Amino acid sequence: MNTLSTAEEQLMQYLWKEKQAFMKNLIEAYPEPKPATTTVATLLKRMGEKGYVGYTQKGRSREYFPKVKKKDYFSNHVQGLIQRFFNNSATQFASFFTEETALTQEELKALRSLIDEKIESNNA
Amino acid sequence: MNTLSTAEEQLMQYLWKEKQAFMKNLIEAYPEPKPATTTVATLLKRMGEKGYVGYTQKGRSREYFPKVKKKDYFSNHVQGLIQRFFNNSATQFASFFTEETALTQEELKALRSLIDEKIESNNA
DNA sequence: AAATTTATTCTACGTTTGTAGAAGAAAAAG
DNA sequence: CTTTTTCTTCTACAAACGTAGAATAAATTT
Repeated sequence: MNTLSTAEEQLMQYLWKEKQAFMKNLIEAYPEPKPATTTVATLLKRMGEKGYVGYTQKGRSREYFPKVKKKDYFSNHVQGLIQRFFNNSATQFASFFTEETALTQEELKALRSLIDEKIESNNA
Repeated sequence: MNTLSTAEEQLMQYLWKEKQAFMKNLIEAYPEPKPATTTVATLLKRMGEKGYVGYTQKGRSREYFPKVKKKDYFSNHVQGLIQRFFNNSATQFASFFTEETALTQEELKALRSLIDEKIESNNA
């Protein structure tokens, strides 16, 4: 499956948030200056061809919906990043992330709990 | 600063690894089928215009080098990702990452140690 | 010295992306 | 019912990308 371009991904975010939406809703989701309807239509069509968007005909217009889960799409993204930058080592990435991202003490602790849980659940 | 395209980033990875390299070295770095010299030259030129690559004239040819640290480039990438997908919450991202990435028990533990260190060093 | 290889610059060309106008059809408003 | 709004399809077009041939100049090999 092909990748989404920037503009396409942007639109996809709205779709993911709304779950399903009519052209009208999508346009509303954009901040000013809003794109022309035709612009969004073109994007939707291309995204459809790429397999990311589907729709159900509702009367004269369509209700669009995402055909790919945000989670999955995102996972691939990160996965690719890790592959390209860390020779596929998630650990190396995590390490880098912990080092470089400005997490507060609170956040770090929250993250540690999470990891603890994860370790626990694996042991279970 | 403009973003690097896929092909450009690929080339950039070689530059980051080599620290500095002649055309020849870059071509060598590519797996078969290797791109035409002119292709690489074009990429380098574009990357130069975008501010990512510099070079020092060495005799008849050039020694190219990265003008942006891999670390920084990567940070921006992740930062952007977190912004777009997690409404800018690094914690949410970290959580997702821990959940979704298949880290082994070992890796999880290593990561926890890292976080512990980080928490410690912050306290220090 | 002649032939070959190497690096650089220019030019080029098909594809993808970002944007949107023209046209038409259907729905909503007056 | 006429006007206006909405959505879709077609067409378009400039910028960005991926790739590379032609031409040229310098370096290396024979």
